[in-house]
Amino acid sequence: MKTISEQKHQARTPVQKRGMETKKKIIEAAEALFAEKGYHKTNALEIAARAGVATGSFYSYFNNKKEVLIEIIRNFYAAATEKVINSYNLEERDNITDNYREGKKLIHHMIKALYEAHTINPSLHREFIAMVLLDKEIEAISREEDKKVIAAITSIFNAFSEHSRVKDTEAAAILLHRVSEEIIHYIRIMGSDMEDNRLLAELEDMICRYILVEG
Amino acid sequence: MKTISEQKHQARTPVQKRGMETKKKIIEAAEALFAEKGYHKTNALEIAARAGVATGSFYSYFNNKKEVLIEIIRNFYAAATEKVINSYNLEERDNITDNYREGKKLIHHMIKALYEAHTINPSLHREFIAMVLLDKEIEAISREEDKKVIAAITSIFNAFSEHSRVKDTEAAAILLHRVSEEIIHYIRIMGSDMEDNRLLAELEDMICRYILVEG
Amino acid sequence: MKTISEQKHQARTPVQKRGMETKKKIIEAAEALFAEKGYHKTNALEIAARAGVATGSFYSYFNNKKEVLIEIIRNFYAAATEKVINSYNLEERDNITDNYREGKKLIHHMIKALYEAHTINPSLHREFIAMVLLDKEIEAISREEDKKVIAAITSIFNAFSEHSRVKDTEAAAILLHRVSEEIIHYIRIMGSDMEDNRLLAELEDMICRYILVEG
Amino acid sequence: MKTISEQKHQARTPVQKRGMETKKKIIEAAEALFAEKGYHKTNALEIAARAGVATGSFYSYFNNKKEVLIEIIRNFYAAATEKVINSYNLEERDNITDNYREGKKLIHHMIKALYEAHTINPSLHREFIAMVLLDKEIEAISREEDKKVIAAITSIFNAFSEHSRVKDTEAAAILLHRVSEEIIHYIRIMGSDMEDNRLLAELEDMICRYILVEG
DNA sequence: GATGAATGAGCATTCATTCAT
DNA sequence: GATGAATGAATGCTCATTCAT
Repeated sequence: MKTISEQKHQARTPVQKRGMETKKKIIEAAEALFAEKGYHKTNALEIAARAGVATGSFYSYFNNKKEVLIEIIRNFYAAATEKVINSYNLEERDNITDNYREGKKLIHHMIKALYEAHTINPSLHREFIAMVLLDKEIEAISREEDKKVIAAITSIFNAFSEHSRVKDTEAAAILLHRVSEEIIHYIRIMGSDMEDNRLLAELEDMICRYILVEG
Repeated sequence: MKTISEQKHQARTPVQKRGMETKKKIIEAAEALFAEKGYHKTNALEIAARAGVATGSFYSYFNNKKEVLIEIIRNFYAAATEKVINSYNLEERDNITDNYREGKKLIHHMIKALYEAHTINPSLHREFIAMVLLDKEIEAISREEDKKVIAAITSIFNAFSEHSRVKDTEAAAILLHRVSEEIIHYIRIMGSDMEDNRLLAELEDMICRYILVEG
Repeated sequence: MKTISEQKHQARTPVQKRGMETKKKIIEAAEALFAEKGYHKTNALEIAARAGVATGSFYSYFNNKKEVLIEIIRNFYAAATEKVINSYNLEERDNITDNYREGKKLIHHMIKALYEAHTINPSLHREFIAMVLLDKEIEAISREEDKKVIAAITSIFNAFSEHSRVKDTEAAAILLHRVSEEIIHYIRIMGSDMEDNRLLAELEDMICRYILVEG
Repeated sequence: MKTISEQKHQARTPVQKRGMETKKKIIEAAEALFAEKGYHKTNALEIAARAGVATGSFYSYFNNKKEVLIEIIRNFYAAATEKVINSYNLEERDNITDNYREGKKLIHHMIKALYEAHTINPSLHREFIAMVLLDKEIEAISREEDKKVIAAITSIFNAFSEHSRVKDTEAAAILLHRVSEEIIHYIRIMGSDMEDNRLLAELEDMICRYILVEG
């Protein structure tokens, strides 16, 4: 007996310029509020108000608060992945030689690049990481992006296998990815008391020793 | 007219046996629910119902939902710190010698111990980590415990400085702590597809190379 | 400052061909949706969407949802009245004789005709009957049409008074009208488990006994 | 992955006196409002306000507006069925004789009893009948009660088969039930212009002629 | 005329918390 | 102390209607 019209109200996908702008305003407002007071303490009404649109408009573009978050996170992770992969694809890679100091310099640049890439508002970033832990759908987005980064690292290992100590490149890629992200998150979003450079220096040292063949 | 009575209703601290048991029942119910459906989706009514007590009783022991979480997290982190520190204070420590293989064996045991120590329900653990990111008060608890662990690691470094490559022991301690936790969390709570041992092996290798003086 | 412009926006009455078609499309869409999901669960947006016109266009032709319903119901009842009255004005009427069997045959045809005339979608018909009960304006439409039918029946009684038992022709007309409609609705829209013919046969018998002079 | 706690908040079933009274107040308020402004135009907030309880209390006892309606309708139909069946079980039944006048007297009493039994507020009754047409769940309640009445009528036919013209007692029972209800509803809730007695007299005549063997 | 984005009042529902019993 | 009914502010979401393009 269920008819076709059981259909759930579908969020609008704007095509016109005005619609695009409204959607953008909503996303920006949501982002600001998520950063300021956190996702759970923000509600749709506030987002709409901050965006300067009516509540109804919010629900024209998103079915609920989570959908905005997902859109924001998706964009953020896509951009982050790109940045990170780029940071691994430095031009210097071409100049790689077989000596330890060159490798060290390369790793130094990579870490620096990764560090520089993490420029997002720390509070917002906390929310994202928390939501990855709390929500399966958001976790899936994060995993998808992680896969790309890990694939990139693995391919680097494979390309430079003769210069590297690493045997299990797949495990090593995951290890490196998680370790680098973790330490940079620690610095960037946890606000370590320690000077950033001291931790980065140790990280660099650890990675070099782990990866590079001593020569 | 309101004078002294502005005082916030204060949750009772039970001393009698019955009260202790009621409180314990509430904590266990809350823990189960936080694990099953997450902290944010659990409410006081449900916790009381699951604990088999009246709603009012819940508010006799806790001022709100967060207080239960804090109590649970506090207990969990205290126990975790103890386990972790114990895992670093292995008896073998006394037998340490200056050779690489002994050091490697020691690190292997430490990682194993850390891995074994992480036996909490993964969903609950996710909630905890997320809440550390989302709530300043909970973050403070976590930081406090982390400090203890880091102090323990630092003291190990100091004790064995002659056998270790590490110079900046404080930074190294933080690095080691975060890296180990991160990888073990990755295995334990993210449910990596990879066999646990492959990642653990790489972690061990990385730490050894980082810390130990080659013999 | 508001003066003349207090005037309620007046729905357009289309005269051009395009306008007529748009209005027709809206009415058909509304009818389909009212049948599928009921009047109360259908909204203007959906009607417009199903009709393939813009929301705004809907409000060009109708001031609100109820107006469409009224237009549909008005059309439906006008057509129904016509059908029903025609079913009472059978040619056989002319051949009426004074004997019981002829009268019975005539009543049989009338009931059959009434039954055949009720071909509307049962769900939609339910909505109509419900709305007649729920809305005074719609009730008035229904009453108006009923009056015509009752007048027709009364005039038949008057024409054949010598062959009929009925004294209070006005009351009898109402009785007959309501009884016939009720039973046919029961069959048609309630979906009685019983075979239609059994009920129709009893109805026929009852009406015959009530009206016809035994001969 | 779906846990137990997907459980929908369950409406409370009050056992204590206070709870019973609150529920009763809500039901009475709902009934009054449904009669005054109709089911669809009444909302939960109003019902609570009229009942003199908080919105939350409404939702403690009912999951939504429809549930109150169902409770009211269920009670109403149960009472109505009882009244109607009682009206068919008149004591005079025992005195039934084989002559037409006795039968006529009996039928007269039955119709009178049925008429007297319909004392509900007409507006409310309209709502009920409309909702039977509009909502499957409510329709089911009505059908269930109708079955009982029809069974009672059938059993009367069976008991007095020798005095009755009726062959297909099942169909006749349905016919009689619907016809009587319809005419009495017409009088009671549609507010016929005609004096009630004229229609009732015709109804009585029709039923007598239909059922009774002429003596 | 037609369009469909925008509006915002309105309604359903939840839940932390209190308090009379 | 324990109970659980009652509270009502808060929030999510819908939809009739308007109006700039």
